[in-house]
Amino acid sequence: MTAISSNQLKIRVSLGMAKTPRKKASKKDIILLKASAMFREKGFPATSMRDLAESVGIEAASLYNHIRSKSEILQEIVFRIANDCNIHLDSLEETNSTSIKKIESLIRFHIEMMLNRFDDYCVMVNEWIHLSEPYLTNFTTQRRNYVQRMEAIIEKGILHKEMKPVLPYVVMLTILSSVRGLEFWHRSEKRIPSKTMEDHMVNYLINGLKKN
Amino acid sequence: MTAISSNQLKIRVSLGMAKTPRKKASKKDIILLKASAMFREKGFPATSMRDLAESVGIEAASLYNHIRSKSEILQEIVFRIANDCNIHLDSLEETNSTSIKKIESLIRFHIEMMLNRFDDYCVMVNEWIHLSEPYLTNFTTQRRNYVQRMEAIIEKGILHKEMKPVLPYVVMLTILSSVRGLEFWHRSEKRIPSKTMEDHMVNYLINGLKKN
DNA sequence: CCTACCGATCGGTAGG
DNA sequence: CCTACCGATCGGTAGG
Repeated sequence: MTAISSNQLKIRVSLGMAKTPRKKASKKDIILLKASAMFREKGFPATSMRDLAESVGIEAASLYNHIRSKSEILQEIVFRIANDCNIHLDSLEETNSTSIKKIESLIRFHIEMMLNRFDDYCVMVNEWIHLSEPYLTNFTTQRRNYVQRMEAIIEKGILHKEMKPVLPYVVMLTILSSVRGLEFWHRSEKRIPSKTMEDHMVNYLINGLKKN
Repeated sequence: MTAISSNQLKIRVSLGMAKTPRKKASKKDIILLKASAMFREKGFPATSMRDLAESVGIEAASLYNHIRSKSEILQEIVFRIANDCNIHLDSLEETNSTSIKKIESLIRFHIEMMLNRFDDYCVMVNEWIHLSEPYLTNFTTQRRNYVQRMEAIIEKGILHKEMKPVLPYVVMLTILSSVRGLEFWHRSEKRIPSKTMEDHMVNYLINGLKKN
């Protein structure tokens, strides 16, 4: 591959959605990218700064010219993607559409976040426990807010008789857990195409809600 | 909800307890119990033997009179509960019942394992990655076998027109992931009773499968 | 089950 | 971005 295309790829992968597409990946971006992959694979506590440095191609001490601490890396990974989820939910809430279509759209969004930004998404859902204060409290507060907004959409769908009366909390939990479970599929040999996975999972989760 | 689930329940209860109920908890049992709780809460790599020793009430060095290594503790926790799941599936496969009832029964079994043996179940699903060889390979092989047997039951239900044609792999993944997601509920303030959680989750997951 | 201690490795800093 | 190095902590052992 050419130098140009690999640059573009780095940006797209590291930022997920390139806010500033012209700027190429900085060393810090590379560190975050490698860290995300290693944190997902081995977990945050089991990843040493020396492991990370080796995968970046520099000495461990040199990492500290780009980041302040190991914790800071985790914070940046987690809050960057959490923020993108929040922003998406903001815009979803503003759309005019039935509750069931909103939920389907939300399921698809999460599946695609999981698949397109696999390492970051996995780190967010698996490693947030290792955040230090005040980031830990900040994250759990954000998450509580997020799931309550999801539940509100489901609640409305039940009130409007669009959906079966399953506890909104259970529906939210089942949806988010199922998306998280795609990690298992992503790790194993993927005999099933991602679009097929997405459609079948959406079908299954929406079938359980639909009235007929 | 159905009569068959209470049959399977009996199996689970006897497995959840010690094989020799008269023998009281040994020091090793206490160590495994405390380790399971700490591994779930902080993860295996972030739990030190000194942390564990303190929670048991002895010095770190004394742990080694009862266990051989930190890894061995993880192995015992993981394989003990994995084995109970395998045994349950053996007996479930032998029952005469529709596929959909088998799946409902399996969902209930997993939910109850998760809730009744919370720490062990969470350690199995979250910390198995930290097993060392050959235990790691052993575990992934067992798990591959287990999920294939689950998929076979679902496959049969689809062939017999009991269930909608959702990919068995996706159904299996969604079910197991949803059960795992109950960790989130268990950790937070449980405003919803566990029986209600179970029934609603079973309803949601079975509704998505049922033909009508 | 304890005290005392081992070598290895951790996250991180100093100084260039 | 490197070499050199810090104090702290890790899993585990020796010996009683």
